Amino acid sequence: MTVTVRFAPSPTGKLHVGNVRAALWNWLYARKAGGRFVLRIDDTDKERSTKAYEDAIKADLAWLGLDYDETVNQSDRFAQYDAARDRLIEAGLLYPCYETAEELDRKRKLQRARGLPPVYDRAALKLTDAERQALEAEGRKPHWRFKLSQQPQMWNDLIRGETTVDTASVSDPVLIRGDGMYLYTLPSCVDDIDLKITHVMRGEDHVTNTGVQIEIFKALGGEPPQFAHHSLLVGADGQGLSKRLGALSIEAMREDGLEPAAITSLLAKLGTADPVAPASDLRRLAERFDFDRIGRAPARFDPAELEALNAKLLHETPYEAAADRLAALGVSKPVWEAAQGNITRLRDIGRWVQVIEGEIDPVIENKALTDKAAALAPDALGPDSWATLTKALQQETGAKGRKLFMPLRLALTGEKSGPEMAVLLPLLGVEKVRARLRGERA
RNA sequence: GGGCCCUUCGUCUAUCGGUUAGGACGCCAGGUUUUCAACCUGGAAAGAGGGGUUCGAUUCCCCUAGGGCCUGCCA
Repeated sequence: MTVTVRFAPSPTGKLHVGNVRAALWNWLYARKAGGRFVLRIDDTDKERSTKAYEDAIKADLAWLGLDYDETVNQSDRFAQYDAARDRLIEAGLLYPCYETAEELDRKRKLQRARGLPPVYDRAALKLTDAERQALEAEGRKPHWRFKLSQQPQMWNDLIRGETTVDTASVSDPVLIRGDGMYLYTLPSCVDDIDLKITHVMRGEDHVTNTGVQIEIFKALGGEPPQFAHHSLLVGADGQGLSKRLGALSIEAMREDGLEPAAITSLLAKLGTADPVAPASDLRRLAERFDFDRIGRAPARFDPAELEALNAKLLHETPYEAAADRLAALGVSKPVWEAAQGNITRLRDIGRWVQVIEGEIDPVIENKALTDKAAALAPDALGPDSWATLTKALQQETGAKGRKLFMPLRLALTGEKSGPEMAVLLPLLGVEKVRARLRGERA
């Protein structure tokens, strides 16, 4: 059977590091197994779902390089959900309830106060036909709950190992709201069956759902897929990520100038036994994907680590690999190779284009020294010119070490740090070199 | 409140009862080069606490502490 996995975001918000890690791992596994990666848009909630978010999610996935073999929208599949609903009602596994949200809330609070688990008491199951008719006559619209077996459900989780959820400690899940809207649970199962999903890999926040959904799969006559629940990411401080997801959106990272490969490199390996390393090729990452190397403890996501990885990735990017983007930024191959080791984000290279090919205001720290250097600068600059110049300058002035080099670097580049001066000097050309050493804008 | 999961260098982790507790990132030092960055090499750095079990526990069990998740007519 072809390995088929899915990523199922609901288009009610932007993609963030958390969902992308799940998307990426699913993608990596599909590619490794030669299987299929399905994008399922969970847009049953017409109120909160928007096309704009759906488009943004697709754009983010494309930017990250996560291509999918098929995409479906749940909003196109209500007929299938209706059919499943009817079958469950037929089987006596889906029953109408008439409590209002407030009533349920009150019940839960009461149970909690008594130290009892806030599990639905199945009062609606005891309703007689007459009582139901009376409630409907009042204008109440039922919501529908799935009747759980109240038995332990077990599965061999590909990440967590043997896992059990006792559905006796879970409320019968509401599958259909009072307004007729399908909640996540049933459509997800119906789609997993119809799309022949073989592996469901998702965050451990779904562990309880899995116990419930296994029962629904069976009730619908489907074979439950294999499950793998990974731990969730936490912030650099070890606290839950959920509060600051805005800043951790993929869109924000793109706007911040981070490389998609830096994001995928980090997310693919964070929380696994493999070292985090720059990986420009997702396929190579896929070859190494392995459930056995995924840890069970929550992993910390640190933006500083992502930034460092972004820099490292850029440092080893050959000009050809980014030729189009670099050309658009007006970066020539010699400039890239001279300065790529000194940038954190791609756009940082702009400063070096300016330094090498444009005009800057020199920073004069030791005028006597730089004036002398201007006089000593040879007419033709080659690879050895820097060594020749600095040696001559040392002999004339006695300056050495930092006192010798830093004034020259500041005058020639306007920066305290940067590429090797021996490389930079010939790229600058003799006119710029002499002018800047004299303190003139050039 | 209840349930499930987790806890090894600063961080991500390896170790399937006996190891000098290994690797990667970061950090520090040296080198490249009489400057900074980049790069190369090296170094420091860890079993949450307390009880057991055992000849022997990082490893198995229990308790405590800390963290994550669930406990929705959200997904």
